[in-house]
Amino acid sequence: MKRIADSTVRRLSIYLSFLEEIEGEGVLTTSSDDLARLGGTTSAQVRKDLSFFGSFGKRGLGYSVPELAAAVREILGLGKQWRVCIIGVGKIGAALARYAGFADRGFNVTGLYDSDPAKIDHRSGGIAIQTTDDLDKDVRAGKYDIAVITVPAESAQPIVDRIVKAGMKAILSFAPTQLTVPEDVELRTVNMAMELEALTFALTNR
Amino acid sequence: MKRIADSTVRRLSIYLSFLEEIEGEGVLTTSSDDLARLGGTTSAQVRKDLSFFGSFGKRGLGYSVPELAAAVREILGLGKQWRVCIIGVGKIGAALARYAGFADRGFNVTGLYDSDPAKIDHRSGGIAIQTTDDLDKDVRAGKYDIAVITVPAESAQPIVDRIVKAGMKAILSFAPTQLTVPEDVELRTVNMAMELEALTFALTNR
DNA sequence: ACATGTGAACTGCTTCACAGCG
DNA sequence: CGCTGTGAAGCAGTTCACATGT
Repeated sequence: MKRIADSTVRRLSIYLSFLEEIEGEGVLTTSSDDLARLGGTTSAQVRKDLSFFGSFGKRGLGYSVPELAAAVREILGLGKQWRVCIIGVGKIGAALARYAGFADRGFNVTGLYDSDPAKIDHRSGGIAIQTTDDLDKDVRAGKYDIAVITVPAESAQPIVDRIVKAGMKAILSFAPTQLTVPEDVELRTVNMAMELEALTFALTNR
Repeated sequence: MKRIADSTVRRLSIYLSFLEEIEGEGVLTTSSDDLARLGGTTSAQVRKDLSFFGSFGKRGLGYSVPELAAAVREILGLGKQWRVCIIGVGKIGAALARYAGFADRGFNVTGLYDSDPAKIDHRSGGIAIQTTDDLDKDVRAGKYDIAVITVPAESAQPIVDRIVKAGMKAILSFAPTQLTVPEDVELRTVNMAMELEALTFALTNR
């Protein structure tokens, strides 16, 4: 398959949330213009994004909302359930564990890990917290599709190295540090300092 | 000033965290090659990024770590203290309020707001929680440089409209919804669903 | 000799504009 | 006729390669 730009994937997520919203309202058809207005893009961009994956509309008419929503869900890989573990049950990890919006999209948090012995066997959002000693074994057993890392900056790279070695292929990190993984591992990082700095840069340079 | 790409700003943040790390270790000089290795980019990219803002190195020698760190801090607007308010003191909002890494970079959380009367006057991370009724007045008084939005999806756009009307110019949103602001307002959105979907897309299409 | 700074070449994303089809 | 789907054109960001300064 042709390589798809990251920006295209991000926009597909935006289109999908709009489609699900109007699908809930019972709207039956929509157009690239509607999708563009919301997503802050252009109708040509919407059509180009979709064109990488097929032809989903009817010329002169637009798109069937349920059909397009189903197609985009499929494209994004949301047709199945994904098993997620959260490593590091501090404030952010605990907040994520309890976040319901997760499950709605097929992301099931089925494991929590922490290195602090005081937290082990406690529950967070209905799931028992295990020691990180169990992590390698569980990852090696293929228990998870995605790992979410919410440990302190200095622990992040060692943990990532461990789970990558155990076979983990997709990681979402909230640790405020630059991580490196082999190129067959998919890594995304959410770094709040970076987002705030993008704001202060914009505020300063005007 | 020439328009700077978002990707350049993100990389500057990465360079800075590396520079601060080695500055702490007492390293005195570095090179575009060193900076590239960590940031997962190329030395030409590093030099190009910096060249938009000036000439910071010495040919044949490299860069002075303290000088370059100071320069990048200045470029990113980190030379001053920024006053930040957090709107929505749920799990994520509370976690952010307590996050120390904030203050280290000059971001001072000086206001917390929530619409839930049960939370008002309670404290989180040492700061009293105020009603969102006070928000417009406080924003209009210029109390904050940046607003962080951690309210539920359905409340996000109304809150953003209110603070924008009151004069807020920089917003970081964690609400899982697409927001719209006038173009003189700087908005960044961290959307976890979008990050996870980028992972499942990658896992599915290989 | 070595590493920076930068115009020029290149790559790839976005926008345009129109042919195609309901 | 209206809106999609898509080559072609345009533009922005990245990479190359070398002149420049120490």
